[in-house]
Amino acid sequence: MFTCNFPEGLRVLVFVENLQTLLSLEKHLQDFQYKVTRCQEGAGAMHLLRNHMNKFDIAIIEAQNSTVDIFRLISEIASEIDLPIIITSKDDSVQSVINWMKIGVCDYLIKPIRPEDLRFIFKHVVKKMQVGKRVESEEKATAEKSSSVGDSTIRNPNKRKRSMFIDGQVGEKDQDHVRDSTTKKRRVVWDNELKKKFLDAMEDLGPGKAVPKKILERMNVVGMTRENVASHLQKHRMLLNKQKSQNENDEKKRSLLSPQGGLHSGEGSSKFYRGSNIQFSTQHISNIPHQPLRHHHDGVPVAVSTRNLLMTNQHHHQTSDFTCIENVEESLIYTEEDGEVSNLASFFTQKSEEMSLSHLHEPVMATTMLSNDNQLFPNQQQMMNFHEPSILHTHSFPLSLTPSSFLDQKETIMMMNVDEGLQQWLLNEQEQPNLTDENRFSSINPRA
DNA sequence: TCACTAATAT
DNA sequence: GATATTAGTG
Repeated sequence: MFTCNFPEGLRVLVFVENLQTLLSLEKHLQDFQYKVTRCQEGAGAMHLLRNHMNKFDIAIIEAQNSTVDIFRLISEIASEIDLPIIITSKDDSVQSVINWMKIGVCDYLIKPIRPEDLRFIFKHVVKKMQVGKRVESEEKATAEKSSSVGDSTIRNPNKRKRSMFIDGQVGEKDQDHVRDSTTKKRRVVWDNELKKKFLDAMEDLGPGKAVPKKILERMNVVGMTRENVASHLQKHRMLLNKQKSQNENDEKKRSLLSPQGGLHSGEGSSKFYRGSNIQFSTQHISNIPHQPLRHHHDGVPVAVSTRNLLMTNQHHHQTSDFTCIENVEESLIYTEEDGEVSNLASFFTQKSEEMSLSHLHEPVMATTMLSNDNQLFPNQQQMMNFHEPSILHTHSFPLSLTPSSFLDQKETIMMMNVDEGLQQWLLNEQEQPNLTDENRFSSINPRA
């Protein structure tokens, strides 16, 4: 468990607001060969505790600070984190000590802190390990009475004496109950680093061989147990199953549209490639609520999404009422605002390739709309629905472009999340409705 | 008894 | 919801 020259290299997280104090503490800790991570801000410290707990062996945290309520936060996460925490405070009242110990901190140092106070902080780490072991073997670890509280290095500032144990008042029971840190296994936080190691190990081993024990060996992470890996593996499998069933679902729906499988699903969902359209049937865009939309003149509801979507229509057919030019790409970006399709924006470009989509988030979905003469649709109704996303009847839509029908068109619609930047641009754009289409395009083209 | 997994608890 | 723990199985 411990490195050969323990406690050298003890990883200590230190949160102190005052920089000078912080640096001083760091120096003293480093004198003992401890590895210090400084933190000058409460929220940051809490983040590290929550999410990167396994990067530290122990934490020294200032009780009073100007930004966050450390006491409350530690109370909240006490059951989740399993790291010895030492509180530093200038409050030398017994009650304060009791309160902190009750929520499970392992020690309480009264400021000002002397280097000597820091020297043996590793004992909390040792103790935890040993208690953990003991509990594993014999169930009743409660026998240890004095140790749970008694080893707290409380210093009475008046007497300048060390190790005034608080006894009796802080019941051992409380100590052991409130924070079970010494009896529970340290909770592993699967950060990206661990996840990567896990996945790498999985890959190395290959399917069938990737069992907890092997994965654990491959990962080679100190402190990680087979149980930890098994637990994570379970989660990992669940995730895979979820994805799998999702894919199957997609496949089903896709086949509705294109039983021949003429079009395919491209490169999964991680990247957006222009032209590699993922096909979905109408149902796929059914998560676009119909309300509060008015209806298309042919009775087809006009759709809008709760998401911010970008729709790109390609290959407009000339029979469209749309004032579109051959090969012109029409891009429609619309967002929902208080249930109104009020901020629909539209713009045009002569060359679709010029429009960089790289700043957009990865696509949410994409669909291909087929022309009426396509025989894939068993009935006309379905075909009608398929044109659901026609953007009509929205007052922000340029009058010259409405009404129109997409019903005879062959078009491709791609929808993706719109990032904040683009959305902001859109909002601004709408405040300048008199721009010509050309101007609009030049201003939205990120490369222009 | 060990390793694994699914189910259940925290 | 993520991780730990338990219980059942081979």
